[in-house]
Amino acid sequence: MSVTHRSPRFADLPDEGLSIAEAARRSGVSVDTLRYYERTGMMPSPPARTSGGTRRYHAAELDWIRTCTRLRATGMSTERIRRYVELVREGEGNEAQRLELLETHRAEVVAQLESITENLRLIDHKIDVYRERVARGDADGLWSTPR
Amino acid sequence: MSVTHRSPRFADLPDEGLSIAEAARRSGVSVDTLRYYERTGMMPSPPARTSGGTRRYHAAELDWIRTCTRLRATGMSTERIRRYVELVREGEGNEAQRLELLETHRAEVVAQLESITENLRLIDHKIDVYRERVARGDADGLWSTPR
DNA sequence: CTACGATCTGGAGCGCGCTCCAGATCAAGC
DNA sequence: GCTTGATCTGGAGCGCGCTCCAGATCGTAG
Repeated sequence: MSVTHRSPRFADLPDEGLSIAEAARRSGVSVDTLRYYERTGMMPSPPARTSGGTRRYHAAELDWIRTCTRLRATGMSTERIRRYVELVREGEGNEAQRLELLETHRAEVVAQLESITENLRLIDHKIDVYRERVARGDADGLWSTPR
Repeated sequence: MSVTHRSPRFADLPDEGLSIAEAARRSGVSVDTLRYYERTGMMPSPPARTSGGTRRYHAAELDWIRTCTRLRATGMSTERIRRYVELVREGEGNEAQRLELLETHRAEVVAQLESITENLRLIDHKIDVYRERVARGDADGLWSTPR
């Protein structure tokens, strides 16, 4: 049990890492976004560089970028991601703070989901009433130009 | 049955309507936003004006603003709201298009909700693994600074 | 009538999250 | 070595949805 398997998701990575274009393609973001994330402190550690200075992405970076886009997809601000990354950079000992940050975000997302769902429900209701009135041919007044 | 009760939600409105400040307060948006909505064509019909030119909001406007903020809360773009409003302005006969627009939006919101939920689930999973490792005291490597 | 806060208009500014650009350097094939 | 395309950096630009500002006018209490 407990076989060590670090970074299981990027098995087919060449040892020398990926170019920025390839990293972008695989992670579904643009090259510009990768550089933007890096320069605004959203990478726990920046990608390696070749002797010539071009970036090389390895599993650790690709894994983080994937997590990062998931966080962004749930609406976490880049600012908050930066704060998380800072905690990571500080090293071990602040795990509780990291979890708290993530769980705060989680709570906000859940609240947001509920808000959207509720508003959608209210709109749905309005759509239903509207549809019904249209069907009955007396839609005048409701959601049409007033006065 | 079927008692006529148009705009049941704004029973306590003075006949002369509300000032923009009062309308803003009641609908939970800013005065600037009300003017912004109006000037960018997001009101099916603009509020009435006093002889001196100040706006007076009545039930029809307040009702629309409420719906509008709900649409916005679900992420509908101002652009799309403008398209809807245009249809309303065109008058009757395009109800099918209006419904289609709303239902297109609805489908997008549902897809968005699913995406967020899925991403949150993936993040949750990562949190769980992390928490467990922290508890076991071997959190090094996972979500901490690579290399 | 006066004063003073509320509202008006046109237009500029802002914060976010990228996105694009110019000009220089690098990398790979011939 | 030369060419050609990829990548580099610093910085400007953009689209969205407001938000703020200046300078003028309105409206109401005293």
